[in-house]
Parts: sequence; structure tokens; C-alpha cells
Amino acid sequence: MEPHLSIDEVARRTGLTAHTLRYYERIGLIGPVGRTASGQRRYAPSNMAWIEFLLRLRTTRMPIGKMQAFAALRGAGDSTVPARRQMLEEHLAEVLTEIEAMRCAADALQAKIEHYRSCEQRLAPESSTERGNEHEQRKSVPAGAGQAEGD
Amino acid sequence: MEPHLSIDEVARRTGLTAHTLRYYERIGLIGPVGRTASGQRRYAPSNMAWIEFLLRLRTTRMPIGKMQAFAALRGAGDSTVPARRQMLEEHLAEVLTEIEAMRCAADALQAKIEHYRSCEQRLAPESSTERGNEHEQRKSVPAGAGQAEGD
DNA sequence: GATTGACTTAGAGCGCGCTCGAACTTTTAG
DNA sequence: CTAAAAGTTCGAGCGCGCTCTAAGTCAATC
Repeated sequence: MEPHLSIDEVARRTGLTAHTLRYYERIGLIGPVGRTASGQRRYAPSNMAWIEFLLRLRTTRMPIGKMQAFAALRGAGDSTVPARRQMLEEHLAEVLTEIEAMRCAADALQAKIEHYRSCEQRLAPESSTERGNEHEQRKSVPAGAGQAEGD
Repeated sequence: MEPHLSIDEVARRTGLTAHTLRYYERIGLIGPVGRTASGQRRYAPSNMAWIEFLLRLRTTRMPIGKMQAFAALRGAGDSTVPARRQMLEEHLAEVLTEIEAMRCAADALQAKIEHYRSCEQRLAPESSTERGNEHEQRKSVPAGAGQAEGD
């Protein structure tokens, strides 16, 4: 009734390798997965949805240990819904903090890039002189915003 | 003339350990750092500024190998400014992509949390019944937005 | 002078998240 | 029927980014 997928097909669709899919199952992140009579895995849509959720957790860098805890709660039934919600809320808070930290660092990178651009204009004022500028006037910029690093 | 800092003081200020600071120096991320007559490290303000920049790169998850490449360019003089700028630009692009991916995943987590909240309302409609709700009506929600995972 | 504690080097070890190899069985194509 | 492709389990191995241990040096204090 359901379109069960082979492990290679799931690998293709998720971007994970078959090795990784088996690994996740082994450590309790995925499962139970259906099997053919001969023992080959067949992934149901519910398995796929769960895997995609796991991938979202991974995107937000939840460590595998926490995912295991979450998966265990999920396997323990509806009574763990509040605990699961709390886990996600705490994790989400960390994620938002991290996003902000990255955004902030990205801004600093952008500033650095622009600083380099102005350096390049100073060091190569005319578009020709390709080499031979070893010693140059170095203190000609009228103080940008407090960069003091040596670059 | 300059306020040179001991390795422990730098560790305290940066949040890195002394071990990690030595490690970074060993692999070429930091250096050269001044030494006392007896060989102890003394970090100058320029060292501090560079370390802080490294930490920003780390915040954006630049791998150490790339940082080493960047540090090598920096050590090679002003002629490498364009190459350094290009490295940063490429990295920044990756970072922005990653931030967007995280933001997107965070939205999904938020949605999941709200889904759980509505589950909790269904499973514990009155504020008293603490335990004993093993079997309950399970198909009473009139289709939310396509969640199909088993939670 | 002895001790305490911060520092040094060189190198081993660890936790994480996979990743791969070996040996074997099953399925599929020709 | 054969051969290749895809699946299985079990367990070892790897790359990354630290992290720690061991053995020794040096500076300051009792």
C-alpha cells in the first residue's frame, strides 16, 4: 500500500549515504524500518518524514546524543510530547543565539573585506603597476574606524 | 611599551585554553609571539587582535585548514591582500548560505513546537488529569497543514 | 635552600560524526 | 545459468579540533 523505498533510493533522496542510514538506525536514531522477506530495508513514508526531521535537527547542529534522546522519547509514546516540546524549545533558543553570533561575525567579515578593498586601492592606485611596490607610504589612510591588526 | 600578556591572561580573555593557544601557534595559526628571556610567551596587542579575528572565523565555522591558508597569506605580506579578500568573500558567501539554512530549519522547529502545543491541548484538555490517559481519541484534529510523521 | 606554581616542549589520546572494508547473501539483467 | 549490482552485518578506521600527560624549566615565596 505504501511506496516503500530501498536504502539506495533513500540515500539518493536525502543526500545521506546508505552507510550513514544504517549507522543512524544502529544507534537508535531511525527505526523500526520495514524489511523484505530476505531482510532488505524498505523505508515507509513515515520513515522518510522522520529522517527529514532529523536532517533539520542536524542542520541546526543538534548533537547526535540529543537526537538519540529525542528519538527515544518519540518511541516512548504520546506521553512524552511535553518533554519533546521542551527539548525543542531549548534547542531552538540555542540555535537562535548561534544564528545571531554567526550573523554578527559575518558582519565583521564584511567589514574586513571592505577594509581589504580600500587597501587594494591604496597599494595599486593605477591599474598598471603589477609588481615592485615593496615599500610604500603606509600611513596615508586618515583613520578608518579603529582597525589595528596588521591584516 | 606595549602591554604584553602571559598565556594564561590571554586564555582568560579569549575563552581559549592555554593548551589551545599553544596548539594554534604550533599549527601556524598564530605567530610569531614574543618571548621573555626565559622563553615564556608574551602576547602583544597585535597578537590579540589577530586571535580575535581568528575567533570570528571560528564562529563562522571556517575549518582550521582554511584558517592556516589565510594565516600563511597574511604572513606573506601585502601582496596577498587580494587573495585574502577573495578567501573571505567566498567564505562569507558560504556563511550567509548556512545562516539561511539554519534560519529555515529553525522555522521548522518552531512549527513543530507549536504542533506539539496543540497536541498537548488535545491530550490533556482539562488542567487536572495528570496520568492515566493511555488510550485516547487520536484522529480528532481536522488536518493542520500536512504534518505526517508520527511525531 | 626548598617548595609552589606558572610556564615550556613533544607527543599521545579523545569525542564526535561519520566512513569504509570484509565477507557474505539476494536481486536483477543478459 | 551467469555475472554484476545492490543489499546485509560487524567492526575497524578516519579527519577534525582540540585536550591532556609527562617531563622538565624558571620565578617568586617561605
